[in-house]
Amino acid sequence: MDNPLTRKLQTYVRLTGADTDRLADALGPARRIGARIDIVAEGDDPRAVNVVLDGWAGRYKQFADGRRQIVSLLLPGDTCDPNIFLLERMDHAIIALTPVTLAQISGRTMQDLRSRSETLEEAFHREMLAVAAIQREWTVSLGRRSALERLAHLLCELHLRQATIGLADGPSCPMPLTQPDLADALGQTSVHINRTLQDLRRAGLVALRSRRLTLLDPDRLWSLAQFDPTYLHHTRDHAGAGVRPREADPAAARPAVRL
Amino acid sequence: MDNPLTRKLQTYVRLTGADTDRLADALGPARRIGARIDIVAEGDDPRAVNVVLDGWAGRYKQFADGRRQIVSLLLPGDTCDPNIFLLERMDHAIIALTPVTLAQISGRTMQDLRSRSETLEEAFHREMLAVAAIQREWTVSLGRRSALERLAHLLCELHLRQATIGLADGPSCPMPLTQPDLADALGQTSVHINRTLQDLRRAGLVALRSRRLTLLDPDRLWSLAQFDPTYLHHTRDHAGAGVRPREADPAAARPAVRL
DNA sequence: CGTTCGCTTGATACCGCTCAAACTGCGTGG
DNA sequence: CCACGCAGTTTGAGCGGTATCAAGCGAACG
Repeated sequence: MDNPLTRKLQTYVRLTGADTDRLADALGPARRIGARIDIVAEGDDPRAVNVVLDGWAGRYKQFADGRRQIVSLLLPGDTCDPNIFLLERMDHAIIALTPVTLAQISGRTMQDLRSRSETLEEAFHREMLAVAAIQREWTVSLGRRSALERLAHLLCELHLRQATIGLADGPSCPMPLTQPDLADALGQTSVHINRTLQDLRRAGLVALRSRRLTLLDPDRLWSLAQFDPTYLHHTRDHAGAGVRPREADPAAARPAVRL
Repeated sequence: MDNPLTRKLQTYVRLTGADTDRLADALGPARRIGARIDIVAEGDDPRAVNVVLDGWAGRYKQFADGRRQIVSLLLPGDTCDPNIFLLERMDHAIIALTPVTLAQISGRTMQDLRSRSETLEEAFHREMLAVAAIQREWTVSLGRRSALERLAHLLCELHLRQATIGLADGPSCPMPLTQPDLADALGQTSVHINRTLQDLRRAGLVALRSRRLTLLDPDRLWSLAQFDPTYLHHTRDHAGAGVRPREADPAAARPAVRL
């Protein structure tokens, strides 16, 4: 059975037919959630592992005064932590950013899966490492990248993550986030996102309209963002057609693009 | 045997004597590293799990133009990911911020440890969840907190993390980071850190000198930082003397402190 | 058909950065 | 013992990137 979760895990390890079967069996019935609805609320007791089968979701924290930060994005094939059920209390909420299709795997089933298959165990571990690496990269973006680099980097990440699981069409892929969503993810205001996006468009680097992103000049965009895809730790090459992997040069030698 | 790693894991689960013995045996010989030296470089193949026994280290990424972001801090008892040895290539570097004492656990030994003890397995999983939660909180800080809130929040975190493993003396604890270090962790300049720190001092919230931090008014500091310690996911209460856990009120109801 | 949400643009304000320099404490070597 | 250097801290002046506030427009939607 083909689903985004198995496609994702296949990028880390080579799963056997038995593995993918077990995985497919483990997934509970699909659940449909409307856009802008909380999938999990802060303070909830997380009983099971949610897997995104379709649509985009986001983890976020919100302050009393309304400030909100999206701390990570969940794309098809992503899970809210494989171990989340160990916790008593969610320290953040998860919202459906588009209509989302979810499946659940109970904590018990999850533990079975991993104890029955070394390969699956390793796949989930690698997945957690990749998720941690993405989170670190966001930290770098928020801490040290300019508005332009920050937006460029996120667009590179989102394109590559989708290419990896077969959701990109060459240099183009879905990008359903609104500008307010991007603002909450990048720690800025939607007004500024709008202006930065126009800079990227004027520079001929990206096209973004009707919820679809196209990387018009992937090399220059990657360079501007200082995007180094190795942090995603995929062992098999899934970079979408139209985006060549960056040649292996000492990253330090390449000057940043200016607009 | 008593070491910071077992003290740390004890905050998540109750370890048996056999567990702590196995853990102590697993730790390789202590290695001493001078301040400002890279423990692990970007691009390295991580062969073993490093455990910090003493001193502070930091993960960081650096750009060609010199910009640097510290993405997380490793305090005594912290490990560079329990699963890091699965990866082929470090996507970031780790530097000793003070002189550091390290021990290593080989990947093989680590897997043994976890397969032999359910409790240890769970402890390491919970540890990874806590680390992920800290990383998310940093993302929130960098994205949405003001300079003042950001610094206050980090100081709260560092105090509590040390209190948890018995390194705090009431409201006071080691704080060996220099202002340039703080700047690289908080995504700011050392000049601005300096000024923000002065604001915190003038407000009577903290004292910080000769590498030692004292929370002079923990309640107001926590409130200013909107510090909610539950994200650290310790199941046993280790908040240091002098810092009362925040009463359970709907967080939304509490207005932020102003200076 | 009205309302809401997202996108866009303009004017202005301010937080945090840059550049520069002086000061402090401390280790080191003459 | 003093001179020196160095790293970290502190202060000042000016600038710039991003936020804020405000308004208009179009498209989706109930």
